[in-house]
Amino acid sequence: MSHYQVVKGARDIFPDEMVQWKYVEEVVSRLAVTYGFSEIRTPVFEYTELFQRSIGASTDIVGKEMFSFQPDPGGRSITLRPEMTAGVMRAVLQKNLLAASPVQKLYYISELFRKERPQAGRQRQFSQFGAELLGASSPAAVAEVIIFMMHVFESLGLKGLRLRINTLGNRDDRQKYREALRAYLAPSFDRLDEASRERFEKNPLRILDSKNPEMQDIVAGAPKLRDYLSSDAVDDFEKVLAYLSGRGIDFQIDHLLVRGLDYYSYTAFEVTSSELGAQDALGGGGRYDSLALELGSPSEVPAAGFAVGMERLLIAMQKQGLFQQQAPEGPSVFVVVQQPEHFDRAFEIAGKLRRSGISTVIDLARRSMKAQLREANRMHAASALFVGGDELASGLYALKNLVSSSQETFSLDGVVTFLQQQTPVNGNLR
RNA sequence: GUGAUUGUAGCUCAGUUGGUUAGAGCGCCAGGUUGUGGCCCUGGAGGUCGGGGGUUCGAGUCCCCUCAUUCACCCCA
Repeated sequence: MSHYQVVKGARDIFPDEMVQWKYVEEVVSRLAVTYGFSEIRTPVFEYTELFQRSIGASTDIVGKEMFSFQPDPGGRSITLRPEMTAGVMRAVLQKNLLAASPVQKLYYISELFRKERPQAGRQRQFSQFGAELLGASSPAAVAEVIIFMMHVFESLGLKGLRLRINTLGNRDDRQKYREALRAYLAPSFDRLDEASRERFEKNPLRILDSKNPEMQDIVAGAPKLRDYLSSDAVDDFEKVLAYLSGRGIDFQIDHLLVRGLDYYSYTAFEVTSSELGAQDALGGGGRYDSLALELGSPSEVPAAGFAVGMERLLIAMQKQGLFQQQAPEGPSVFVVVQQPEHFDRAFEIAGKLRRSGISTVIDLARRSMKAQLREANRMHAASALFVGGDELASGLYALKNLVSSSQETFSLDGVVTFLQQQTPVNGNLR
């Protein structure tokens, strides 16, 4: 066992699993294009203030889960991004992309970092794919984002998902409601748990979605946000729901759904999977019109987006056996060296095959023939090309199909021609 | 940050109330088959028993510390 091991909360992805990642990433990218989203990549770190400003200084993420450090003595603190939205918004505002084109549709597949205690479906380094739709305030914008997300799940074949959705109203609605909620909770303040007491001042809405059963009892009789919504917010929400229904998407309205990032307004949503343990949120998002303003934009930028946890998605898919077809692809041919003294000639032949676009493996460890063929089986090579004294003398090579065990003899050019015909168009030839 | 859980071969795991040289299956390597894989047979390599300290004539086994793992709280994707 090595003296060194992966950092707590991080993990290696080996080739067997990598195949699954590639598959999911391809589906995401393909559908993103279908919905008109373009890919963006932003740096893994940003100035710390960006996250304090956007996610909210009172949130747990900013309060205790960020990897922050100071690269230059006395310089500004920077932070490994704990989420993507802030960085994307920062990039769009900095480049003034909305001036070039007022609606921006961007997607990403990126790594995030949060200093939490690792657990099933929760790591310190993790990946999300997500999308941000900036510059459009219509309910259709939020709906499109949700539909895109659900379409990805559908294409991947995921079952057992639950989409919960709520509207948080506009800023005024929430302000009025916040006051009402505080007034209701104030007499019960002594019964609140520690976290809820803290939220009482900073963000009382978050008390609503506490998992603590005692909090839930207290909250049960609280005034409802829906009674404080402006007609504007109600209309917007109903329109969003209508779009979802129109697309045949099942959802549950959950008036207690609040979500932990401060920048949400109007629609907020979350998807959970029954396949995951305690960390069952597969994805979530919502509308965040005020974020641009927080980041110094002169005006509000209507915006909606979502993020999905890649690791959780993979876990759910693995549990549902959705990766049966994603076996690692083997090489077209394994060059078997019959006597060690012929290795150099065989190596040249392998090179020729590779220049012809044929994926080729040759045993570099100079093992026995039996071992070479075992290796060829192990990596699912399609065929074996035998190279020995007889072949080099005659120029005729035996090519064995490792699946059917049939064997044919070709000249070297004949081998190339034959294998090129065998190679699938979208397979090993790239 | 809190509470539990588990650390023995590459992997999955045995290992009795503390008692010789720590085992099995799978995998790996080689041979049986001197130029043809999968099945079978035979053999081999591979272990600081997570690490440190203690108790003991003797510790994989008991005690303490520590590191790591996993799960849950919390939070979130």
